[in-house]
Amino acid sequence: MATFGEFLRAERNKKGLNQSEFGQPFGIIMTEISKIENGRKKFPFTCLEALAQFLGQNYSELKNLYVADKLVEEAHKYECSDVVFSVAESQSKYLKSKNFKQGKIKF
Amino acid sequence: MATFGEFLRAERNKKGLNQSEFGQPFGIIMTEISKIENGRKKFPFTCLEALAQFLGQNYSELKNLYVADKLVEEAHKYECSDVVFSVAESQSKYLKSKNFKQGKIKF
DNA sequence: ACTATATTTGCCATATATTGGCAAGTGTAA
DNA sequence: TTACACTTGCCAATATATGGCAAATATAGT
Repeated sequence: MATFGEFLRAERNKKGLNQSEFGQPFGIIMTEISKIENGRKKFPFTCLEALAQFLGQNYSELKNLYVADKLVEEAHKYECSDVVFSVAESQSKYLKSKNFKQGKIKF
Repeated sequence: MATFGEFLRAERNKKGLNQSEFGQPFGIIMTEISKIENGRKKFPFTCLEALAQFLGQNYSELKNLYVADKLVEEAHKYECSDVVFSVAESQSKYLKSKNFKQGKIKF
């Protein structure tokens, strides 16, 4: 398990591409790729589906990795212990059951 | 388990206060409390410690509830399944061990 | 129906955070 | 010292979030 940036760098190296080449298919400039790999900026969500295709990976799983990265950042920003993720999971389940009861299907 | 807003409302009701009275000690106006309880705005983080005191609750636990709420919102925004929270926990542990090795104590 | 109280919502100006990109910097190897 | 890959600082443009007023909507008592 690694951060999203580290994951991207590893995938890029697997393909033997430099940052310019790797960014090309998504219209992302080299310096941005650098920042993304180093966790200073986020990979644009609008390009995530294209990324999944480019890497030949499952979109949902890639998205989980992507979003998890954001969650971890948020949790660390507030200096929370890891139990916050369990709490979040409980709250999410609660919300889903609540919305289900109210007939709001989406989620 | 409930959302942070629902939790606040329940605590407020326990105390038998209206939204104006409840917001008073934190300098938060009634309409804001309403929005917070209904999840349209966030309770200001800068007031969270005061809130813990006011409610006679443990600050860290309250913070977990508070941050978990944000995480859930983020996860739902991207329509992620709940496994994203497990993925996040793994990534968090990974990050901590990595930072530990590099001698960055904080977290 | 009328009043009073409590709450919710819409709107908007302000503050805060995030993005994308250029220019300048570091590092490394030929 | 040149070439290449990468990193960082800075800044303008964009997007998000916040706080508060005014208006709308309950809800309950008379």
